[in-house]
Amino acid sequence: MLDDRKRKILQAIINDYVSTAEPIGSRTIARKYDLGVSPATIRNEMADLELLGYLEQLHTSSGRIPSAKGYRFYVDSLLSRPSITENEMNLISNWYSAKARRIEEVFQETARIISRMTHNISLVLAPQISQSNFRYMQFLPLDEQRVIVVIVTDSGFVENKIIDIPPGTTFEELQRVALAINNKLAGLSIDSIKSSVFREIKRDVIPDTALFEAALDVINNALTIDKKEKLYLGGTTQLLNQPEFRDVEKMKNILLMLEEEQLLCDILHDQDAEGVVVKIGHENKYSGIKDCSMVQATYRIDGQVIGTIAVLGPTRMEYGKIMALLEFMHSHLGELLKKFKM
Amino acid sequence: MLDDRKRKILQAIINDYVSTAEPIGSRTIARKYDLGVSPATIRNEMADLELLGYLEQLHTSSGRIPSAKGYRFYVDSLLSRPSITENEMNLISNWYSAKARRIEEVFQETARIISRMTHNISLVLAPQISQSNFRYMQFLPLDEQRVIVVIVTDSGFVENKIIDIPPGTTFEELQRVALAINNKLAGLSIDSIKSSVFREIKRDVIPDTALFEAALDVINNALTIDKKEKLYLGGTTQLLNQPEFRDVEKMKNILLMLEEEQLLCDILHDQDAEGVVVKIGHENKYSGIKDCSMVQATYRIDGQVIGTIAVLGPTRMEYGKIMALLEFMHSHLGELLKKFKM
DNA sequence: GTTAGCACTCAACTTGATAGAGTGCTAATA
DNA sequence: TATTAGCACTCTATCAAGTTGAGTGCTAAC
Repeated sequence: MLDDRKRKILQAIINDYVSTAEPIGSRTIARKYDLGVSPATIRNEMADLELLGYLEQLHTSSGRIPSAKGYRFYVDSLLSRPSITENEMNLISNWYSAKARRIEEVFQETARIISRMTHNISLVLAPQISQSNFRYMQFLPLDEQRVIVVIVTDSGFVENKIIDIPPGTTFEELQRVALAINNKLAGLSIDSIKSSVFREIKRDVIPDTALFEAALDVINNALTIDKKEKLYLGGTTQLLNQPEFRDVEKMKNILLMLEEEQLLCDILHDQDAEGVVVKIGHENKYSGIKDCSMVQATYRIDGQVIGTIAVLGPTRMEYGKIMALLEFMHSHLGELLKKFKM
Repeated sequence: MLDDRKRKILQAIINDYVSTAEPIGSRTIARKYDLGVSPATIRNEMADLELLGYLEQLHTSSGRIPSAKGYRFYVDSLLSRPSITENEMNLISNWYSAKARRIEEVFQETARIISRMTHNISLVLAPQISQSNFRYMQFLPLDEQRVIVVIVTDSGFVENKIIDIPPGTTFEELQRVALAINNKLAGLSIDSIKSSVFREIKRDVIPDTALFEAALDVINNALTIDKKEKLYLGGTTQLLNQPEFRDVEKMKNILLMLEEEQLLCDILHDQDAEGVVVKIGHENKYSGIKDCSMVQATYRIDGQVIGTIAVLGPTRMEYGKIMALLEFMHSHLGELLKKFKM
């Protein structure tokens, strides 16, 4: 599609622009990159590249900046994806090892590490509890009116909720209910636990209807603890260092968006592809980030998709480095999470 | 100290400046507030007030803005503290009632409500778990190598942690340990649970030293779950609407500070006084917020200090309204938390 | 096909002029 | 003696005009 020289020039422009954030002129390219041709020639090539849509000009006498199409071509065809160095790997491992006791901490650490290494915003979408499997539930006493429901899933998630005891119910009765439920539900995905299963339990195990209706309510309550997945953010302040976000209005838009967890979750979900995916500018469906890029990797435990890690920043970002990092973090996180599984 | 007219003029200037964020001139005051004197007289008074340090001038021909000393005098002597309206009270109650099932949600909601009502950043410092009293602990099985430790405190906090089972220990033995510990520790403040108490338990209850050493380790581990208190933030994006934070550098400073949870905790702790306290500009010890003000209220359960709620914003803030709100939230939150206590 | 040379364009910066808000001072007034 | 009208003065903000410099596109020569 593009001849070798055009590719080299496009690559040079993107490289330079990514690090300087300034439009790149023909002289700059000629000086910095030894292409063996004069600025005039490069100018001609740049004009071609602009005509083809790979470059843009802010005004007639400015240098060029890469267009979304340019970045796309770069990511697809020009990118040298540098792998993580031994050094960086050790660094990452060390950052993790200190805590990583509770599964939530693993996700939070992951977000922090990614933003620290990329100088961009990182998003880590943790597994939906509803996609894990129920292991068991247990009631713990709290006071006369209330008990704590603890639910444990096989991915090591522990969730608790305080609920009111249905009037007239003893703690022993609740425990009987828990036992029955555990027998019936162990190993089922939390998604698949529906009223139908409850009805079955009711028929099989518990004759006292009044108690059971209340218990069912209780369980339903507990199961809705946290069906929506959890999102961990890192490095939101990094944006302020990027020249493209000097404008307070742009800043505000992004920060407001970052407060809308549900929206972010939806954005991260909107991807069927496997592995590391790059969305550049308008390729993002949410218009609020139409001049941002997002690099996103889906992670899995034993092949099952359970979450996503992503980097969000200006389209001018170090795609190669970020993709390599996410690739690495994706598998590293997978390993870490395996430990939390039986 | 200041005669009546000077007080009125100072108050008028602060009122106007708080709402407009523009320097206030003598004509504006004469027009808006019916003081019965001409702008010239007001000018003379303003010059006096400036000499006394209550006002500042950005340049010779600009209007005046309040100085830190001016705000201080305003807060101490001029402020009319409007009380919360019935309407607002209902609004707040409604915002709460929807969730408020888990204690963490109460704090998060509180932060959100405060920022929504004040258009400033809110900080809610939740009780240190170490200042609550231990109610009981329980081990829940997870897999061969690990168990879940659940700790319940009398303020309704539930915390869990996954720990490794000491080699050679059965789950039944762990449960025996838990029973012994619960007998011994119930009602003690988590702070006061030290090795000495463990040693006592060891002597009294558990003969097997190897197991106990391991168990002790386990408990210690679990008790360090979360000694540091938790901080909930609200409305960080509100700052972007304040004209004093149009400058990206200022913005960055604040946002970076807001990411440092420990620092924020320290700042909030640095206050012995009771009730609602206002710190204006340089009165804040941390220099990063030296041109901000902070209104802060300590809340308590049955007289015991357990946390702080605060509002952070530019010195130009609606002190009266914010103080009244915090006063209300302080007692409201106290009530809500009582429900979580036995 | 490549390149030197040159005219041209445009943003960014500088300068100077102007308007407007607000002050301080002085002298007249109540 | 306190207040006020009047006026000169100061400073910022804004706008237009001019200047600089980076970079381009085009053309003609190599």
